[in-house]
Amino acid sequence: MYSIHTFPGIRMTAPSPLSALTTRNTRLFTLLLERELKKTGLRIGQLPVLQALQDGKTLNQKALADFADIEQPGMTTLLARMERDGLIQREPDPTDRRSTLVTLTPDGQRKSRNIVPAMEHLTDMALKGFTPLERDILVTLLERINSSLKSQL
Amino acid sequence: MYSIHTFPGIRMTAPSPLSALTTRNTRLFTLLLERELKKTGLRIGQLPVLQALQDGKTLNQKALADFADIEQPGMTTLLARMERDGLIQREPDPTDRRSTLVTLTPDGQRKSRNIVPAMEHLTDMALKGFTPLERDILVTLLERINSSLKSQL
DNA sequence: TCCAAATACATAACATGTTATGTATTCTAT
DNA sequence: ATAGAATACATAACATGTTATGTATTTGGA
Repeated sequence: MYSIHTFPGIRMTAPSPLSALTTRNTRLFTLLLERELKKTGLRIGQLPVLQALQDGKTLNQKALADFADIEQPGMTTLLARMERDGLIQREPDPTDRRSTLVTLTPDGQRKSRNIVPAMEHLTDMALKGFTPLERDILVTLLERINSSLKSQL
Repeated sequence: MYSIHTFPGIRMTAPSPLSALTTRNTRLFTLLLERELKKTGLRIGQLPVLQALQDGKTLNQKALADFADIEQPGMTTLLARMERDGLIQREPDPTDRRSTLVTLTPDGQRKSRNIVPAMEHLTDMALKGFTPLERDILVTLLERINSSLKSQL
């Protein structure tokens, strides 16, 4: 249940510096991450799929949509693009003819290994000057907000 | 320079609980805000335009794109949809024939007055149980991250 | 003054998501 | 055993953004 998202945007000032700040931070994360990923030929929407299929794992499209926290049609079109670009393979599930099994190609596996270093680099930049205590406090407060908002879904 | 965004998404676990949390919070804010706005017939991408043109203000499309922190072509298509839906009016700038002046229609003005209450409601839900001190700490930490990331753009 | 650069907008192609809907397959309860 | 519900996927129409590019107008420097 954790998911960055490529994301477009809203912009508001008052009365919500809080949502303005979190969304602004997400915007900045996303822009910088996309720039970082561009060097490796990956797109930001592809990350959850690459992560879910690491180490040769196989999932069907529904499981991938659930993992990425997007709707099924969005995952279908994402996977079509990734298959076109040679990052994944799709084959019919022999045990359920409704289902399609997805795996990474060797190229997808190789490229997926660039993701973690890129994310680490970004996190280091974001938390520059933070003490370990400050970092913990921030995570705790964000988790409380996360929990409050999730309960409203 | 503060802006929520409608936003699609990424999803990552390790090594970045921080970016995972902020982006997850943005995702939740966005989903809940869209749900709230749906009652009023507004879309989330329209918010910065409605805010920028409050109180009868007039801006050209470039100024609106800058305010919303999106590229000019994105603003052009957004405004075309908003004009189609009767929220804004566009007229040629008499002093510069390259430029188009944008204002809210009466319907746009009326609907824009629903935004602040919706945002306030969301912020209250997000910060449920927070003391004023906790709220201040959170804002301070987010502003520091914001500043660090912005300096990398 | 006038030409080159800058500016404002539009259009096209695309990525990434959303609903709404349709089709094929599987499951389940009588 | 089978009919109806549930599941997995696909397709269409759309919103919201991005680059790349083109056009028309304005500006500014030799």
